[in-house]
Order: sequence, then C-alpha cells, then structure tokens
Amino acid sequence: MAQPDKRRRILDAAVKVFAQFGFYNSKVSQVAKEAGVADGTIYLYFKNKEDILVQVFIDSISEILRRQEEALVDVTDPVERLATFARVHFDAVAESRALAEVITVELRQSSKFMRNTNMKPFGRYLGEIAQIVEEGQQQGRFSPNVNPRIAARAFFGAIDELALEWAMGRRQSSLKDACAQTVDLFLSGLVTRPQAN
Amino acid sequence: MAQPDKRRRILDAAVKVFAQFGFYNSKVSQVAKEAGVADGTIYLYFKNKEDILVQVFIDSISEILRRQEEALVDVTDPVERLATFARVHFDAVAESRALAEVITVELRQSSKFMRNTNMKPFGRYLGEIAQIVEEGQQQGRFSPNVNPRIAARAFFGAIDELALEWAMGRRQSSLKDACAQTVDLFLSGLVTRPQAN
Amino acid sequence: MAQPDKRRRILDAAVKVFAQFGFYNSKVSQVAKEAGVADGTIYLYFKNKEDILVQVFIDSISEILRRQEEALVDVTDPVERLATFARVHFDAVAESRALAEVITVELRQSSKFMRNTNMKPFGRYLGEIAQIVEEGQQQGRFSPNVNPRIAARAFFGAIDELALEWAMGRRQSSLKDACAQTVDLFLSGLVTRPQAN
Amino acid sequence: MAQPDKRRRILDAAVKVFAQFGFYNSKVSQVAKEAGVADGTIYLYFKNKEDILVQVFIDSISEILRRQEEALVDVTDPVERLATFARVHFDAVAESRALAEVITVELRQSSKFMRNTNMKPFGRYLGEIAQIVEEGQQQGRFSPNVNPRIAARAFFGAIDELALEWAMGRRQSSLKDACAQTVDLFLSGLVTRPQAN
DNA sequence: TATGAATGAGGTTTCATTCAT
DNA sequence: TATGAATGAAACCTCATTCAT
Repeated sequence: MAQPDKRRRILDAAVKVFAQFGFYNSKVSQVAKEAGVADGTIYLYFKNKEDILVQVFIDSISEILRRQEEALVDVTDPVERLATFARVHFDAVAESRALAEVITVELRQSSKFMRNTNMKPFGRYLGEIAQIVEEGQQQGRFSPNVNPRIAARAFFGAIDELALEWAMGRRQSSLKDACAQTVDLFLSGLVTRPQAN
Repeated sequence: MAQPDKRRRILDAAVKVFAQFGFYNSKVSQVAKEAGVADGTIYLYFKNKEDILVQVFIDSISEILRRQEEALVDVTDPVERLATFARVHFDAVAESRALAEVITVELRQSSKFMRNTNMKPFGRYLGEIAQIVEEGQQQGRFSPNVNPRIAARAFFGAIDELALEWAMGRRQSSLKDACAQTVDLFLSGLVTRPQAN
Repeated sequence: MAQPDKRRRILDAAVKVFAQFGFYNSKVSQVAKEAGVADGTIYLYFKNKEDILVQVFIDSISEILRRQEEALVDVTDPVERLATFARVHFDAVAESRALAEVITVELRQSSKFMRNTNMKPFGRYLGEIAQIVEEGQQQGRFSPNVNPRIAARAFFGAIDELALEWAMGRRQSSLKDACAQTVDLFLSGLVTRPQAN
Repeated sequence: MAQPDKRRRILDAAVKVFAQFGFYNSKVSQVAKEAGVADGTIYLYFKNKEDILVQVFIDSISEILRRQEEALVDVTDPVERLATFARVHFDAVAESRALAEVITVELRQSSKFMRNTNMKPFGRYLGEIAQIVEEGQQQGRFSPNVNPRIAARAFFGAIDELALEWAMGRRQSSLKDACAQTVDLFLSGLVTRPQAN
C-alpha cells in the first residue's frame, strides 16, 4: 500500500484522464481511481482540481526544460541549438501522447484562469527559444530583422501545432520528418545568407 | 420584440461571454442575458450549450474563408497569396479579440468532442493553405522538399500562436508587424533561391 | 382549414399520445401536432394540460355510459344485465386500445389530483353496476349477503384488470372469452342457487 | 450521522411522498428532506428518480410475496389458500395506506416504462394466484372451465380495486369484510358444486 | 379563431469537496 | 496519512403557457 510517491501517481493518472476526456469533462474520482487512491487522498496533495492541472503543467514543462538544458549544454552553434531544441520537444511529446494533449490543449483553455498562477516555466520555455534566436543574431548567424520573442512564439506555435496534429492521431508522416521540415523552414528563413543576394 | 436575427445575437453574445470566462465556466443564462433573450430561447436555435460553440466556430471559419476567397481571387503569385492569406487571417482576428480567444483557445479544448462534428470548414481552411503551397511548388516558386499539408499546419500554428499571444493581451508589437515577420520567416524558408547554392 | 370539430380532434389526438407516452411524459406540443393544430390553439379549447385528460375521461365515460344505457334498455333480467354491461365495456375497450390505456392507467394516476374535479361520470358508471346488483337482490336473483357497491367495485376491478392486460398487449385469449369467463365467475358467485344446499 | 440503513429510509420516505403527491408531482428534494438526507445522497443508492419507484415496487412485492409464502406454507386446501392469499394481501395493504397508493396507482402510470424493467416479482405474484387455482382444478375443487391465468388476473384486479377504494379514503366497510366478500364471490363462482345441477 | 415564437420558472442530476473515522 | 460516504450548490435544459400578430 505504501506507495513511494503518491503525488507522482496522481499526476500521471491526471495526465492520462485529462488527455482522454479533457480537463472539464474529467472527474476527480476518475483520476483517483486511475491513481489507485481514494478521492479524498487527492486533496492531501493538491489544493483542488485545477491545481492538479497546474502541477501537471509545471512539472512537465520543468522536466522538458531540464532535458533541453541537458541536451543544449554542449551545443554552441545557434542553428544547431534551435534544431536540437525542436528535436527534444518532439521527443518529449512523442514519449507521451497524453501529455502532449494536456499541454497543447488543456493548458490553453485554463490559461485564462491561471493569470495569477505561476506560469513562469512556460515563460522560461519560450524565453529559452527567444534567447537562442537572440544569441544567433548577436553572432551574426540569424537575421537581425526579426523580433526574437515573436520568432520564438511563432516557432513554438508551429511545432506545437504539428505535435497537436500528431497527438490527435493523424500521423501523416514520421515525427522526425515533420520536426526536421519545420526546423528547416524556420531556419532557412532565419539564417543570414550573405552569399544570396 | 421581434428581433431580426436572434440567432446572430446569441452567437455574438456567446463569443463575448465564452471569451471572458471560458466555455466551461460560462453559464447559458449569462449568454442569454447578454443576448437579451430568455434562457429557453437559446434552445430554439441551438441543440445545447456545446452546439453554440460549434456554430460559433463554423460560422466564423466560414466567414473568414469567404473573406479569404474574396481577397485571393485576383492574386496569382504563390508568395503573394500566402502573404495575403496571413494578412486576412490577422485582420479577421484583429476585428474581434473575443472571437480570436474563442477560436484559438476554447475550440481546442472542445476539439476532442468535435471529432464527430462537421469540422469540414476547418479542414478546408487548412486545405486552402496547403493548396497555395502546392501550387507554389508546381510553379517552381516553392521548394519541393516540403510536405504541403505539414507546411500548412505549421504555418497556421505559427500565425495562430501569435494571434493567441495578441488576444491574451500581450501585444508586444503591432499586429501587422508580427504578421509580416511571420510570413517573411516562412516564405524565406519556402521560396526556392536558385542563385544561392 | 376550418375543421368542423377541432375540440374533438384534439381529444382524439390526446388519447393517442397519452396512451403511447403516458400523461406526464406527453408534451402538449405532441398533442397539437397529432391534432394538426398550433400549440396555442389547444388553450382555446382546454384550460390546461390536465384539463385535456379530464375531458378525455369525462367524454369517454359518458359515451360508454350512453352505450350501456342503450344496450340495457330492453334487458330486464339482472344476470343478463350484468353480462351485457361487461360485454359493452369490453367492446368499447376493444374499439380503442389507446382509450383503454388512458382510462385504466392514466386516470388513476391523476385521480388524486382530481378530487375537486367532476368525477361524477365515473361514480355513475360504478353506480350503474351497483344498481344492477341491487335490483338483482331485490328480485331475489342475487345473494343479499353482498354489499352492492363493493360487488360493483370488485366487478369493475376484475374486468378492468383484464382490459389492462389486453391493452398492454398480452392478448392470451379472445376478448370475448375472457369477458364471458369473468362474468361467469362473478355471476355464479352472485346468483342465488335455491336448489343448491 | 451514520444511519444504519439509508437506502431503507429513502424508500420509506419515497413511498410517503409519492403517495401524497403522486410520482410525477413529487420532487426528489422532497424525498430527500423526508428521509433526512442530502439530495445527492439519493443518487448513491438509486440510479434516478424512476429507479426509486421501481425499487419501492420490487421491494414491496418481494416482501409481500415472502409473507404469502410464509402464510401459505401450511395451508393445503385450495379454497383456504385463495382466502389466505387475499387476506395477506389486504393485511399488507392495510399496514401502509401510502404503499397501497403507490403500488396500485403510481405503478400503473409508470408501467409503460417498466416494460424493460425486471417485473418478475409481479409476474410471480400473479403466478402464485394462478398456481393456486390450477392446483385446485387438479384436485377437482375448482371448475376446470376457467383459465387459471385469467382467473388470477381477475382475482387480483378485484381485490386490488378494493384496496384502491380503501386507500383513496372511502372506507365504506371494514377491510376484512370487503376481503371476505370478494373472496366469497370468487370462490363460490370457482368451486365445483357436485350436488347442484 | 388561430398561430407559434418566446418565455422563464424550476427540477433532476452531477460532482468537487469535506470530514468523521 | 488515508478513506469514501455524504454533502449541497448550482447548471442545463424542458415544456406548459402566453400573447402579439
């Protein structure tokens, strides 16, 4: 009975349930059953239902951020860094289709109501991309004509949309291909091409 | 008493209310009050609460599609067509911040439940982009190395994400700028550059 | 458009609808549609929904009573009168299965709420049976040991229950047979048998 | 707080409330208040409002059947068995006027919707009577000219109608008398009288 | 008389949350 | 810590009835 990390089990169960039914159509009791705990137990670990979603999000983004930092630690070329970033994001998403749905879909829905919540991890996530772009501009590898934050947002939107498409079950081509194509699209638009023109 | 288009008024009210509180936190009675009709009247025009959301979506996408077709009728150059498409999308979104929120946020939330719904308008919307890309490839203006449907999806994701950012109230730069930058990013990645390399 | 007897059409429609769905599960609009009139028209002829049921009942019982009186006018023998009464009741029921259901089932349900209503026709109906029994007793043909009103009630209960069984669709034997058997049962218990014992 | 049998209390409360207002005019909240539980608690024990009625019926019929079997265990004479059956039915009814109303009135109303329900207890109840008649016929005590199932139905209809009359508040004579008279009526019609004729 | 769009009161039911054990 | 029976607030939706035409 004494599970090592009940909080973890509840979060995992929540991801599974939220992904299948959507946050507002999921019942706390479903999450409890999936986690193998009593309904009341959930409230020992989370303030309320919405808090579960927030924690799922914070935990997931934090974990992905950790992986990003780990993967990027030795990569210095901005072009390579952006490609790596996209690959890690896709790999994370590929690991858990359910998590992808929760992050891409449920999160947006709740975000309005999370203005007071600690959304820093997501800001950091976007900021990470923006920083790569910025560094690329400083190194003269990326065109200085783009706003780094806007480019980051657009970049995230593109790969996230593909992740959603994939998560929704219409896997038209391999994940890797889509990832690479997207990165290429962006990079070829981003990189400075002194020789051309 | 006899309002000309009660259905229209309910839809407009719904967009306003859903945008402010989110679909699941909106009450049908709020929509009714905002529309100036009785609660029951809503059910003369819509099957149920979710149907309002579906109709908002279908109506909006249809209207935007109409505008796209109108705007694109005389544009032949693929590069120009894609730029026009993005501009019209942004203009439509700019017209109604509430509508933007509902389409970008609420819709995704419900999309799981819309699998059975007539999502053709959305499919057409994406298809429209894909077709532009495809034609561009056929005319040799766009790189043949991208899958048109994936490019369309990524393109949509990028401009939609920017629209979301804007709708969420963090209007960092002018809409037009963001639009143009995004289009540029994509186009420069997409267009063939025979002279370079 | 000008139907001769709209009230009649509404009553007939009500019988059909009430029989199929039950009074409380029938919608006034269903009755209106079945009658081929607008919803509001019903309220030109009836005070409210319950009034339709009351009128159906009063009209039906009155009509059956009329037939009973017509059939009994020339019958003088009490035994024969009771048998005739049962036969006419069954024939009436046989004519309209829907009417049978409404009278046997729906009416009981509402009767509590009809205490203030003019239920005289039903009282007269039972009274008619009681009177036959009473006359039989006065003529020495029926045992004086039974309370005529109780006998009437039991008699009605028996044939009504059979009618219900029949109306519910389990027509085990011919209507006439069941009728005759029931009458026989009662009569042989009722008639004085001077020779026996 | 912890009531021993909350289900029982809800059923009892339901019988009381349904009898007074009728099933369709009773509110679930009334039943809850009468039972001293919260509205939601009802749904821990019953599927929905109609299920309460079904369970009242099944429970009651089962209980009466139990009593019938107990009372009949030592009675062998068919005539006596039928008389006993009637007496037990009346006694059960006499115990709870409310229950009588619910069973005789409300139940019929819903019976259309109960076709899919497990109505076996009622079938068994009627079957019990039919079996007594059949055994009586086999033993030569009852006339072979009647269909046992029809006789059972008529018998039930008669005593049930009297119960209804009584439950409706027009207690014209003692219950026992009515019971005895009814039984006598039937039995004298049913029993074979070798000496007569 | 007839219509039927509009009304709006109110009931059934759900489900997040609590708390006695 | 853990449980899960109980709570009760609140929302969706229905449908009898009205009334302007």
